[in-house]
Amino acid sequence: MGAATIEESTTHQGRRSRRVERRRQEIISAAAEVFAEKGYAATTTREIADAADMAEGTLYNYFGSKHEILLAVAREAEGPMSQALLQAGTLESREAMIVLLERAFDVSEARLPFLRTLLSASWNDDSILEEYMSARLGQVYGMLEQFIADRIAAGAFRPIDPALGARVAIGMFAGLMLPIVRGVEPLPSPAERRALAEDIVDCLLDGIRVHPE
Amino acid sequence: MGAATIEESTTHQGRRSRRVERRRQEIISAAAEVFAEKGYAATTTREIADAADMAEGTLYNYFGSKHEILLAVAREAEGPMSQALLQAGTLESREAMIVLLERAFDVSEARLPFLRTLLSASWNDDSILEEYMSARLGQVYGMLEQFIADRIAAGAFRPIDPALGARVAIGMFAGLMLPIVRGVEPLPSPAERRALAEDIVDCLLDGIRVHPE
Amino acid sequence: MGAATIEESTTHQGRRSRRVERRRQEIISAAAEVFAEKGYAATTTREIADAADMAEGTLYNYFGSKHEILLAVAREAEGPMSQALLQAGTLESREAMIVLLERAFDVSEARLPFLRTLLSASWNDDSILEEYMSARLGQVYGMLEQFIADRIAAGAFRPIDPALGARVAIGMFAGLMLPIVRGVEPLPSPAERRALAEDIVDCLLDGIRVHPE
Amino acid sequence: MGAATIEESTTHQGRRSRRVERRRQEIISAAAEVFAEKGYAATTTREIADAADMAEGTLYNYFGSKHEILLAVAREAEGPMSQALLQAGTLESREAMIVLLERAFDVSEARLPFLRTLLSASWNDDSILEEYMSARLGQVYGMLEQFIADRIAAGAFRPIDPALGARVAIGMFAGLMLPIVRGVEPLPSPAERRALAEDIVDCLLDGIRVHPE
DNA sequence: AATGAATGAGATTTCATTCAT
DNA sequence: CATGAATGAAATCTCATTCAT
Repeated sequence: MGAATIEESTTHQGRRSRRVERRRQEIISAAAEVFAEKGYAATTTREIADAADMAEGTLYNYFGSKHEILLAVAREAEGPMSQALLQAGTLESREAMIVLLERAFDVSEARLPFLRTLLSASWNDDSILEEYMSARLGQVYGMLEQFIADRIAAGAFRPIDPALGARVAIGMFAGLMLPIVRGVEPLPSPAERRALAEDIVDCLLDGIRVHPE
Repeated sequence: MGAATIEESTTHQGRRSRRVERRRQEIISAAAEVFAEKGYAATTTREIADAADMAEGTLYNYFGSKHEILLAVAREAEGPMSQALLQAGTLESREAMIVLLERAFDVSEARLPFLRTLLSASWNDDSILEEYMSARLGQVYGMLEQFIADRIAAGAFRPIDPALGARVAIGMFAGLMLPIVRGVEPLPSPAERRALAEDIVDCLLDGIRVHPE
Repeated sequence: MGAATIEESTTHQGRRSRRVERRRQEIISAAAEVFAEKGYAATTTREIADAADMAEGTLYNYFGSKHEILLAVAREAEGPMSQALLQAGTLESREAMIVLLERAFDVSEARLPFLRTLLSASWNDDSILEEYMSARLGQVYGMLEQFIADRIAAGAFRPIDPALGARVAIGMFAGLMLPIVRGVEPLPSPAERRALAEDIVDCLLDGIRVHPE
Repeated sequence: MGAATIEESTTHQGRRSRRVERRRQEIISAAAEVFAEKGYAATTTREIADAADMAEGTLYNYFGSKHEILLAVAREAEGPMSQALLQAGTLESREAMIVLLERAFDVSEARLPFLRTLLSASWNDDSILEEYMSARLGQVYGMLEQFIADRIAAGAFRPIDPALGARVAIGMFAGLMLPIVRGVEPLPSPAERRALAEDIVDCLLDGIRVHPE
């Protein structure tokens, strides 16, 4: 994960492990595509191998089973998902929230098949849900709840249940992202993302009703 | 569905078709449970038969294939989903919106495995998505957009994009329902539903921020 | 088979056994049709029952198994096949041979599905071949051989191998009948049968070549 | 079919395709044996696999379905059947006809299970009948009819219906071959074939009757 | 390491037969 | 007797995994 030492990058062992890693990545990416398309259970190892442009047997030089490939895909999906949200740090200002949302779109872009696979797998498999979704989502919820509680204490937010507020906020984002990840809506272009993020944050903060002066 | 005529309810034919229908329902319910648990593709006909407490072959006296059973489950899931939302009729007042949400909880209660199955299947299968989800969801979106547009015209809502508003509203609801349908959160008790619905509607209408007077 | 006694035809037992016999015949005829169409192994009891316009279970009130139905069909097919040939008695004259052939066409007419089934079954099942085909065919061969041997002894036929002659004669007839039984050629109309029989017999007796005077 | 180029016979691809072809042949031969024995419908893929000495699943690496195996067997049976007859070219002389018959025996020898399977399948399956039997048989009939018509025109044959003559001729041959293909008669030894062919041709040409001087 | 044929356990589906009504 | 739903053994076919090359 960290920077490879000079040793690793030049010795025979280092070269080998890098080649292995590259091959694994090819498989993982190919698998993400087909898992996303048909779902894990309905995908055959043959299809994964075809997508990765290698023989079925080769898969087993890099992974112990079809299920291990799924876990690797889930692991890759997990990172981006929480990454953007957690990088956010504090959400003090409207601007910070908007930037956070923008970044969430950006980071999803290259990972759509991974996300789609992860969501699909999590929907049916408890251990994947817990290991690759709940943990990170829990962090996000915690952060949001904390933030909302703080703002309520500061008198900036209405005294709602912070847990409910977090749900609602995540829900708003999910309402936009799910059709995109599912593939029935296109990703907003980079240009549209800023405006979209602003609108959502405003909805969250101020609602859709005109406020009586 | 309608009142059976005396003929239907007493003749040989009538008795038979009712028995057949009852048996189909047993299979559909049992299948919904196991599909919800493991997903369609990972469920075996053996498991369906066990859950329905009958022999595997018996399934095929009532359905032509495993896939037909899935379609029947999807068909049953579809009804409730839209039913509550469409019964709503008009959403003029805050109260009407709250009642709508309450009813959505109520109606989902007995159908959780059906809904979970439908969502799972729609996530991977385009034809199910289109036939059993998009059609009804589209109606709901349309209704919401129309409503929001009307309220904007009336000066009651801020001039946001109605489509975005509908998305956000659905997203808020989804953010609450998905964990419930997935089975990681319990359904709110009937007593809690009213309060929950009020909170969500208030979030949607007024946001979470304190409004400057 | 023989004439029923007065007792049998009026008592309760007699009436019953006649009704049973009629029902068996219905099944046998229906089965012959579907066996002829698809072959025994590829025919389901469901199809037999449908063709006989009764429920599957009813079949088993009259026959112990699907295979027993086949045997009954074979038994019915056997009769006609040899009947005509054996009725012939002596074949002394050209005219007698022609009449024999004509009668063979006649007798096959109502029994085509039975014959087709019997041939099909005999082609794959040794015990049916032996029990329902070979026995009768053997008689026919024997009769023909005897006849040919006699005629050779009488100086009327060339001194060919009688067994070969019998084969050739049967083959000529089979060459005409097989496409008819298979259903790719129509039965000759009663009017055509006489002429056809004459031509075949002439071919058999005199060949197709012009005889040098 | 043609000579393999050096490339084909030595490259990786060439070796592979030859191995695949050899394996397909093993399956086809094994299947022909069991199909011939029990008929297509009554034969299980298990039996085919056992006969070919491989696992059931392996069959499906080479054929898409049991039915495809049948078609391959039929295709192999078709060739020999017509091959001999069509090679004949002209049938001008008695000698030519005799040679043709001899060759028909020869060519059937190694293909008995294929022929038995083809006849069995054609008896029940219209599409096989048409594709693998009627086409070739039609050629043979056409050839024979033409030949007979020519000879009649030349004054060598009696003025019979050429179509009938062809039928009779084929029938004579079928009368001998069917019991052999069915397996109830042994193939005549090569030594016997010449004599047998002569006898049949003489029967066909001159009949069995002594001709009045 | 890469291959892809072979495997066999297991999935879906069919169907002859039984049996309660 | 007639019915046809229920059964479960068995058939066809699939596919994750192994292994010889």
